[in-house]
Amino acid sequence: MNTEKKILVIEDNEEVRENLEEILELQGYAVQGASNGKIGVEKALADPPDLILCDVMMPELDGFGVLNILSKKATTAHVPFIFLTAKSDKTDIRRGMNLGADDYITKPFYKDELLQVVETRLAKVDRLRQATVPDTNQLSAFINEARGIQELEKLSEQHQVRDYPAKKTFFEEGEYPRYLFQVKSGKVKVYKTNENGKEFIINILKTGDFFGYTALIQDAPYSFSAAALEDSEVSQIPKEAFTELLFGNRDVSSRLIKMLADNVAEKEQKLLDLAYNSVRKRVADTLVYLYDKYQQDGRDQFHILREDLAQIVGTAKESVIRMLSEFKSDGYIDIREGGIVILQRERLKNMYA
Amino acid sequence: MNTEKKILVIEDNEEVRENLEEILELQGYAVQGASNGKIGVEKALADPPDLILCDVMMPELDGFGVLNILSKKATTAHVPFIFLTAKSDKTDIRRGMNLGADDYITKPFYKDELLQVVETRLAKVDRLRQATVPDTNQLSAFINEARGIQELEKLSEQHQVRDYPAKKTFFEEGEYPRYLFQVKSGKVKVYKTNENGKEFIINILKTGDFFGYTALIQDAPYSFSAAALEDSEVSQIPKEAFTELLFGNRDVSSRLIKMLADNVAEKEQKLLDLAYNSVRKRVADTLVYLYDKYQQDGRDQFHILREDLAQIVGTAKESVIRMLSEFKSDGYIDIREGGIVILQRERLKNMYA
DNA sequence: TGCTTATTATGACAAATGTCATGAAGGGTT
DNA sequence: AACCCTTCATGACATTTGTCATAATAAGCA
Repeated sequence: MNTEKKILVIEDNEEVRENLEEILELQGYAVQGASNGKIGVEKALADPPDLILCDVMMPELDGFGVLNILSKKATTAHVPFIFLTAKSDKTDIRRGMNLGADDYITKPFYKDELLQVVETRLAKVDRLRQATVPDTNQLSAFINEARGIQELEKLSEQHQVRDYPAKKTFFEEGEYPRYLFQVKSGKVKVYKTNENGKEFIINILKTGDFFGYTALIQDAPYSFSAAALEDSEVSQIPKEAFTELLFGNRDVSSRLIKMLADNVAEKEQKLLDLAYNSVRKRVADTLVYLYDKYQQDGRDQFHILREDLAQIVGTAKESVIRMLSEFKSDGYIDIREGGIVILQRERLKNMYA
Repeated sequence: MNTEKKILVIEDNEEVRENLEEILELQGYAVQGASNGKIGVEKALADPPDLILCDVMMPELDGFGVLNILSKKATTAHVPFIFLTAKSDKTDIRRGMNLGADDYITKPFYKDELLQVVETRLAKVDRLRQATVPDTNQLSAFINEARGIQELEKLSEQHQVRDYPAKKTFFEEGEYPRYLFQVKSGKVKVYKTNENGKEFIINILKTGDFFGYTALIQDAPYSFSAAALEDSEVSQIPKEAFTELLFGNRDVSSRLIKMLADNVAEKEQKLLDLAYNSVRKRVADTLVYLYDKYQQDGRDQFHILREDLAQIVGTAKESVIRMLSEFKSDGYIDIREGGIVILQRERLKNMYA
């Protein structure tokens, strides 16, 4: 992934330290361990790492002391400093932050939590070090894409499937990507947010769809967010497993190139529609789009918040509601208990103006 | 004590905001208040403060949204961002930190607590400013892609270069692709046409840019057209030569994947802009976009048909013309003999509403 | 169950944008 | 110079869309 970021782990409890090291190494970081604060400081100064993880409670020189020393030295002052503290200890957290730490992790911690925090801070430093970051990432090679999707499916099956209730977010704009996702059931929306807080939904995903791969490829923070539209199951494939497969398997990269090219074409079509079509036509198109998606999941009618609908269309909620009323009285659709029912798909699809 | 550091307080609850302002002012800070996220962003961009205090729970644009926006702007990315959250909300804290906030304050807060946090972050920035680090690595992982583009260049050089006068088309929607193109000089537009004959320009290409590869990859008819915006030289690489290189060379495919992913991200951003930005803002953005393109070809002013400009913006020709007049009388641009001259690029770029 | 909060729906109005019409300015041609 | 013809610019006006307010309904929760 990115040229072997160095992480220094300072923790006196051997078991915990080794656990930390293992998790981080598996993630592809170059990890150095230090069994107490003093050694930690020495190592940090001798060879400044890209990030420091440091326990608070240690004999001799504790975490606060380490932070204090390192933040005064020119070579280490800029290194993100994350401290580990007991869950209960709110005062410790406050104290650490007040000493200028960059973030904290409470023990016991989840692997995901740890990695998220680490990557957030590394990403932040990267970004600040100038917006002109040359691109990294080494995906490549391909030949025949037919089998690619199968390989991806296989990969997906080997990994954890999680339940996400409606409205729960998978990730948000600005976070650093660590997974490739695949929808196993339910619906997911992918959206972007405006400077004025307005949201635009750029994709609705149904069972089988992958998402989050563009950010992985770009090796840059997400430029969009994703959330469950309804209760969904989604599998998480760790970044490394994905890139490795991509690297080693030509079919997969070939498949991906195709997916990306299709994606581009689809977005371009949407741009054209958005630019010149009336709200009426755009609402009609969106209804057909959704209808088809839900049909593929075996559902004839669907419920969707008017707000979400508006954000797919790219207009105000009220405008959408008005159109729905209009379509209803025109007999194109029906709105009942279970949601929206499309009565005349073809009419909607071929709507003029 | 502190030479009038500027602090921006974004908080919708008037009582709380005034309380914050009072405490900070008494301490000798120059405080600015904003009663909601939107105003906060505006003020932050208009006059970047030394630190930002921002409530999480706000109508319209919440604290996370504010952070998200500001951390993307060059002028505010480095400003310490502290968010205010309810004491109970642990998830909010985690979420904020994961988005790259620098610290947090829980409500209700004590005066001392507040000041402590604020001073810690200001001090940290000061320290870091002294220890600016020269970046090392980063170029190593880049090699692959660099070579990829080299290979493509080589390919391009081996093939025919043709002169195309302004307005001449390279290919049209529906035709079957047989070449990969590269612009050697001049400017090319790529556009799509509506059922009503309206055109939307999805890309402007400058010297060095490739085009037509998505259709080659998809192995499907063009879903767009391309034409010379001005007299141009373009090299034509036969389909076979391109695909052969693509399939045989990892660097090339790696480079292509990256290009495609960037392309997707760019289009998604355009969709968001098109959906909610006013014509005024879109015209401003487009002028900056064009200015930058032409500058890279060493030209400070550029001529472009109003019709084409309108088709990039996605609006009516007359609307564009009106905006140009407006910008001219506002002193942002000048329109003279040789075309449009951008006088205040930054103002145009940061145009609000 | 009753209370509170989302969500949907409408009306009234303001603002933005598109359309049509017209004229001025420039460029090239005879 | 007189003549097209294209492009740019502006006014008047219609239409579309967004915004605000408020009511009606549904949904969640104590």
